[in-house]
Amino acid sequence: MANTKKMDYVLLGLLSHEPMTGYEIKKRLDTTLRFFWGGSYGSIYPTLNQLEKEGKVTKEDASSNGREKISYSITEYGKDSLKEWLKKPAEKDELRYETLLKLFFGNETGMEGAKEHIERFEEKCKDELLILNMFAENLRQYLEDDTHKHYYLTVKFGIKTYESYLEWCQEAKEQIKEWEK
Amino acid sequence: MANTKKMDYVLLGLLSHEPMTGYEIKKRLDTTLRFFWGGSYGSIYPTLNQLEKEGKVTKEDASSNGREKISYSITEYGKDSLKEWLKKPAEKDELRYETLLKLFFGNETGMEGAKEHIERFEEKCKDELLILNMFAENLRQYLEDDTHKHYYLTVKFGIKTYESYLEWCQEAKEQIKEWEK
DNA sequence: TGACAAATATATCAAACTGATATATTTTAA
DNA sequence: TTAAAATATATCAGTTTGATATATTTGTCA
Repeated sequence: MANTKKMDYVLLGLLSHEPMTGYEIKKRLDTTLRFFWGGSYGSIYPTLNQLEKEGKVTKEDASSNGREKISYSITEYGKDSLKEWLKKPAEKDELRYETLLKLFFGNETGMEGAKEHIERFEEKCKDELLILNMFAENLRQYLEDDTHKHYYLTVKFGIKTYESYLEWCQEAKEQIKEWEK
Repeated sequence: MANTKKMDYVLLGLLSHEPMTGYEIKKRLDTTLRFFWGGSYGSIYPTLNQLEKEGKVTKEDASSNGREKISYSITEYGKDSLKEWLKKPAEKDELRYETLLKLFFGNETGMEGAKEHIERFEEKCKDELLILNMFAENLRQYLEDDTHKHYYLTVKFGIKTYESYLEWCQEAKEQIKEWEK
């Protein structure tokens, strides 16, 4: 059997929504999926070629005005492969927060450093929350559609977690103040 | 200047708490840090050797009863390097949740699949939350110590987020029920 | 006591993935 | 009109994971 890395299914999943180019896939990863998954060109383009060799996607030349452009579509075989993977339990849910790492080792630089990291994190969260709320607002008008329903659930997840991050920032800052007394 | 990957600072950070072997570092990553950071043997052992060459840690043979054992300690130069990194803003905070990925692409398998993924996620969260609450309970008696204060803040972060995950699970399940009507 | 499983401990490797960079064209804005 | 931004594909070195190999010691049950 062929190799089956995570990126295979990310691409198959996105192409199951609509045909796309590698560039459009990257944009989708950087906007819609960025709250829970990432991906770089270095894995997108090689994986697209590999999936085509395996017969899970088909290429189509979509160049126009001399701009090279390759549109990829999912095949029935690709859809089967995706569905099979979707049915299996998720293997790994993982957080990788450098902020938490720097906070954890912060005894080397003292509580002042900790406070700065928390405040920077707080600002980032506020920005993200704003974006996510816009997404949710926008999505509400498309909720008859099944694809958008699933999208909506993940956006709600993002909102919920960023709200809790902000609460934690408040509490952590208060805790530090109390320790400083 | 030498290369500076994330793993360098994870190891320096852990060794700034106390001298350890590679094996003990792995255990620490799998217990204390696992809620916000990971690491495998394949990066621990080579990185320890590299840090030693750079003069940031020192090796000491700690074998006993014929069991090979190498204890690593951080040097002053290593501590300086760590402190410098700690002062810089965090570059990347990243979530990688396969559960969310499967949920997002779930239109291929329908709401029944979505429900299953959410329920499985819910169970995992309950387990994690139990562990984190034990950690917090345990930590409360060591809060005069600065290292434990920082540890405590990250545990509180974990508790806060897992609680919000559980809330989201409830709301998501209700939402799906409503859509099914 | 003996024997088997689990834990301790170091190390390496292929495969996966990131982040950066190269290249080239078209569109937008000043 | 021209410079900057966006579109588009592609590759590569360096980083990391996940699995596996190897070997010894400790714990457990009979």
